[in-house]
Amino acid sequence: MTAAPEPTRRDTDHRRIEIAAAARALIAERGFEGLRTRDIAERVGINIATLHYHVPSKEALVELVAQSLRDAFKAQYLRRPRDGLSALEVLRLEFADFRETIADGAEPFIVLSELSERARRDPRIADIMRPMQAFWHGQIAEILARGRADGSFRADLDPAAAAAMVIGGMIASQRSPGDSLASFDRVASELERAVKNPTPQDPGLLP
Amino acid sequence: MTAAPEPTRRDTDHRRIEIAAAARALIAERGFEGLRTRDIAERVGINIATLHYHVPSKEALVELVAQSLRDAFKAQYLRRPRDGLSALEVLRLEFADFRETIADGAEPFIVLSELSERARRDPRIADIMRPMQAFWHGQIAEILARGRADGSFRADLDPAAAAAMVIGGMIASQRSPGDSLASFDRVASELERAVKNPTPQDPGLLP
DNA sequence: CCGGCAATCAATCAGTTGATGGAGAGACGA
DNA sequence: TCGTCTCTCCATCAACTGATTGATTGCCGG
Repeated sequence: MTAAPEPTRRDTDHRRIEIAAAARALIAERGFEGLRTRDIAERVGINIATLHYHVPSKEALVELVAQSLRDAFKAQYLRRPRDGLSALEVLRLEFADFRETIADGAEPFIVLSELSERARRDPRIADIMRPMQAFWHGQIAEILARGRADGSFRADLDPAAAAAMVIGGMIASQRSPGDSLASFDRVASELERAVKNPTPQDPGLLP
Repeated sequence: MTAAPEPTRRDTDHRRIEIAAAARALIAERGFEGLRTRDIAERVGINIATLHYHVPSKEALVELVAQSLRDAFKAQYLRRPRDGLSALEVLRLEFADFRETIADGAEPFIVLSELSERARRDPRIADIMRPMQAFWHGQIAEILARGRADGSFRADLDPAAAAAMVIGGMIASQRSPGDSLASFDRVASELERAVKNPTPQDPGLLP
């Protein structure tokens, strides 16, 4: 099938990436309960022993998946510059990021949910997921705090709590069936209205 | 735990309830990937064959768990009368319901998350979960629509989208570590401010 | 040409896991 | 008492599953 020959060269990293990709796809399809090392190997097109050569154990494999997902989200985040934008603009950028991710396919999002569940009882995974979640939450909270300070967002906003609300809302918009993009757009709009200052820039009118 | 000896009587239903409870506990502890029929049987104190006598297959077992969770949430919902309350009061009741559930322990909530993941690829479970999620979402949306109509909530509120925001926020408040009750309270307060009408139409109506 | 290394595979191991068949124990009605 | 029904367990199976072993292939530096 492959016109190109077998690049058996320095592709240790490449193999691990292939393995991680296959594992992510299988997790999205069947969840962790249906994840079999043999299936991953088959999808990559290698022997089970070869899989274990690159990734010593299933435990390590799950860690690899978590890391690959973290890297993917990090890359997505770095794709757009945020300098010199207002709080509202950055919030919208955050929405656009999320929208782009789910528009590309539900896989990253499903794997993220799956890993979040697993992190609950697997300290190793938790160690990888926690910084990622904390970073996301912190980013949103910072945006909200900045918008509150400049008067574009509500004055009684609790940045940390509102960040949970924003992230939770985005995720929840994907929980229900139907057009995921449309339902996300509705929720994103609602979230924007929920944090915006209803009486913008009116100094001296505090309750 | 029953002080009574061996009530080998008509306890088929009782056994199924015991099995469902044990399964739920194990799912909360180890997730679906770690759910073993033998472990369930052992926790109930019966033989594996006996387990299979009451619940023919693992598939049916998962369905049983989903149904038992649905019944639990339904019972929780029916515990508080909602008649004659304002939209805001009912919303607060909804928060109190959720708070009480997580205060009792995280198990129902974890199992709910776990089942939601599973529903994504298991139509049988989806059929059980969908009405439950739809009911919850519908309840919140109805409350929000009512509050919007009477002017206590924002006029530009999108009830369905805001319901996703409310539910997502409540769930997200449990995702982060730490004091789950305290973080829930913060998010619940934020959600309340997010939906409230900042400019009540009739000033001076407050008692 | 040779020893060493990276990568791969066929074959297999040892333990797990969902499921079943048949038998036993107790209760209950006839 | 006997037959029957419900519930239970012992013993066991077949398939799976993560992991290992020992050997093979091809490339590179010396």
